[in-house]
Amino acid sequence: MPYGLLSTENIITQISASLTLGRSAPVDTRSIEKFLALYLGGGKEKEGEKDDDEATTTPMIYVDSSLDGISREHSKFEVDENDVCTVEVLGIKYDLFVRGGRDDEEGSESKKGINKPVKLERGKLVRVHVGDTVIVDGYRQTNGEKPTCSFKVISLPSLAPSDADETRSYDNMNDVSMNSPMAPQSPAEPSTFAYITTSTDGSFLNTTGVTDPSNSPILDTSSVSDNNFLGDTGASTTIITDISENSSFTSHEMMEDGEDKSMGELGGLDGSDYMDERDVSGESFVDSFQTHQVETTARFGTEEAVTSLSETLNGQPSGEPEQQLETHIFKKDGTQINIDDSVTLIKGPNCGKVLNVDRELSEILIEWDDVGTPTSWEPVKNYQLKKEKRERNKIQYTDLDDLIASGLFEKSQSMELTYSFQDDSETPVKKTEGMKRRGSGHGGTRMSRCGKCAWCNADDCGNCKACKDKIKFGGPGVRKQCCNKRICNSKRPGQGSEKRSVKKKQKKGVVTPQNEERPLERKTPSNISAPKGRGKQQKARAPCERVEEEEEQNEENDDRQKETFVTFYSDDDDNGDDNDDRRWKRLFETSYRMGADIHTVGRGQIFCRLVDEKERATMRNKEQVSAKVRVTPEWDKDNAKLSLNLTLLDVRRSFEE
DNA sequence: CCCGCCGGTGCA
DNA sequence: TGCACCGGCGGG
Ligand SMILES: [Zn+2]
Ligand SMILES: [Zn+2]
Repeated sequence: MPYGLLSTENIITQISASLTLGRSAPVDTRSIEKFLALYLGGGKEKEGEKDDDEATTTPMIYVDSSLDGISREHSKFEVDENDVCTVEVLGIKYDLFVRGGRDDEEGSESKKGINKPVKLERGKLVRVHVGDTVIVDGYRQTNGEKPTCSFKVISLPSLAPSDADETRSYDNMNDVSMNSPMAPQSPAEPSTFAYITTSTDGSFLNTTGVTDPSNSPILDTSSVSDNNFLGDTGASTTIITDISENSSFTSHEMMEDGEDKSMGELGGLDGSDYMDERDVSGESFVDSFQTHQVETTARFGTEEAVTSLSETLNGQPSGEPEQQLETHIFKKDGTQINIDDSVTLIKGPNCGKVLNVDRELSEILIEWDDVGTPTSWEPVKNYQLKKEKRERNKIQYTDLDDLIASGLFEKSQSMELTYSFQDDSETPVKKTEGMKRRGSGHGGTRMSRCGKCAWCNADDCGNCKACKDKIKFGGPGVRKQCCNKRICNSKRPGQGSEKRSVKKKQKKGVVTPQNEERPLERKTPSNISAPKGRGKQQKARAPCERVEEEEEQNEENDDRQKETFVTFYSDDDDNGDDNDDRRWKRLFETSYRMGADIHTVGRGQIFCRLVDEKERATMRNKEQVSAKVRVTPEWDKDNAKLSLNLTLLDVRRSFEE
C-alpha cells in the first residue's frame, strides 16, 4: 500500500494560506526546504553535470528548515575521509548544509536526522558571520557513523548577490569543508549576520540578515521584514503559497508482507535516502530522478509500487470519493492519519495568529492589510464591563471623539463585523466558534451539505464509525453523524428558512460602530460580495446592550445572500461562560490571539492603532487549532509524484482560559 | 411528523 | 483531549 508522510505544521500552514473552507490546499514540505535553501544560500540550483565550472564557484547552502521531522529525510549527507561533505537534497547537490530548529525537543524527529543541527536553543538566536565556521555533528542513521563536518558560512541573505555569485569569498579554505573547491578570495568582512532561530513554537525557522549588529546580540526585529520572516502559521502565507505550486509528496510503500511499518521505516519514491535498517537485499526502487539499487537496506518504494500506484490513481477524477487510497499519513507525534475514510482531525501548532479561525476578524485584518492600514489592533485592556462592575472598578470608557482627538488612535475604518457570501460560493463562511452560544445550535450559522458534490452524492460507506452507528446498519443510532465519506466538501449555510420560529431565548446583536461609512467588504478570490445597502440601516449597539433579534435583514436580497454577525446574547441568567462579559472577552480573546490588537471604547466601537513587532509579539497568546480535513491523493503521472490534497472541512480552536 | 446530522457538551 | 452522546435544526 502506498505510504505517505506528512507534517501537521505544514498542513495548517497550507490551510491557513488558503483561508478558505472547502478548498483544497496542496501540501509540500520539500519545496519549502528548497525555497529556504535557495533563499538562504542565495544561489541557484546546480545544474546537472555540465555545470562543472560554475559548480565550483557557486556554493550551495542547504538549510534544513526543520519544518517537520520528516522532510529532512530527503537529504543525503555524505562525508568522506577528508571531511569533505556532500549534501544532496532532492537530487540537488549543495555545498553547505545548515540545520536549524528542534534539537531541543525530546523525541523530536530531528534526533533521528542525519546530522544534528547547529547549536540552537529554542527561541534563542545563533549568530553567524560570513566566514564563520559551523560545526555540525553528523550522524548517519544507516550505519551509525558520527562524522563531524565543518562548514563555512559563505552567504547570508542580505549579502547574497543574486546576480554576482562570483563575488563571494572565503578566507581560510583549510577550514572549509565542502565538496567543491572554492577559489579563495579576499577574506570576507563579517559585516552581516545571519540569525537563525526557531520560532517560539519551535516549528519554523526564522532568518534574517542584520547589518553589523556587533554590539547587539539581540535580534533586531525591526529588520525582520515580511519577506524574510518565515514565521508562524498565517504569517508566511505568501511565501508558502508561492512555493507550494509544485506540489509533491513523499510516497512510501508498505512492506510486502503487509506489515504496517510505521513512519520512518520507509524510503521514498523521491530519492529519499532515509531509511531504517531493514534487510531487503536486492530490491530496487525508483524515484523521480533515477533508479537506485539497494544493498542491504531497503527503500520500500519499489518500482512495482510506483507502477501500481500510478495505475491506481491514473485516470481518477480528482476529488472523487473513489480516489481515496489507503494512504497512510502520520502526524508529527507519530499517530497515524487514517485516510481510509479520508477525513481526519489534525492539530496545528500553538499559534496566536491563525487567520482562518476567526472569520470575521481575519477578514478585517486582511482587509486592512490590503489598504495598507493597521494590521494590528489596540490590545484589549478593558473589554466592556457591565455597569456595576465598571463602576466598582472605576473603569471609564473614553468617548469616541475624545479618543480621536487625543491623537493616540486613528479612526478606523468601519468595523462592522459582518460578512456575506453568495449562495453559489464555494467558500461558505462559518460563524466564529468563539462567538457561538454554548448549549445547542442556536445562534450559529448551521452549515448543511451542498447536495451537489461528489461526496454528497456518495453512498454511505457502511464502515466508518458514523455508519456503524446508524440504525440502518444495525447501530444504536446515538452518534447521529454523517458518514465520513459523505461529508460535504462545500458546505453552505442552511438555505434561509426565513420564518424561523422566534425563540426569544437567544438574541442576536451586531458589533457595529455608530457612524457607518461603509461595511468592510470581504475581498477574497472567492465570489463573495458584501451585501448591498447595509450598514446604514444597521444600528449601533452597545456590547452589553440587549438586542432584539432581527431576522428580516435579508429581505432585500435574495436568499443567496446571507449576513452573519458576530453575535452575543443577553441572557439574564449569569450562567458561567454565557454572559455578556464573558462573550465579549471571548471575542477579544479571539482577536487577541490572532495577533490583533483591540481596544474598545464607548458602545461597541473599536479602534485600532499600529503596534510594532515587538509589542505585538508580547501579546500573542497560545491557541490550539485543529482542523478536520479530507485527504485526497493525487497522482501526477507525468512527474511521477504523489501529492495529497487537503480539503479543509472544519476548523476549531481552543485555548486555555 | 420524520429524519439526517450539525455542532456543542461532558466524560472518560 | 477524543469521542460518545444528544438536543434540536432544517428540510421534506
Ligand atoms: Zn460511512
Ligand atoms: Zn456537498
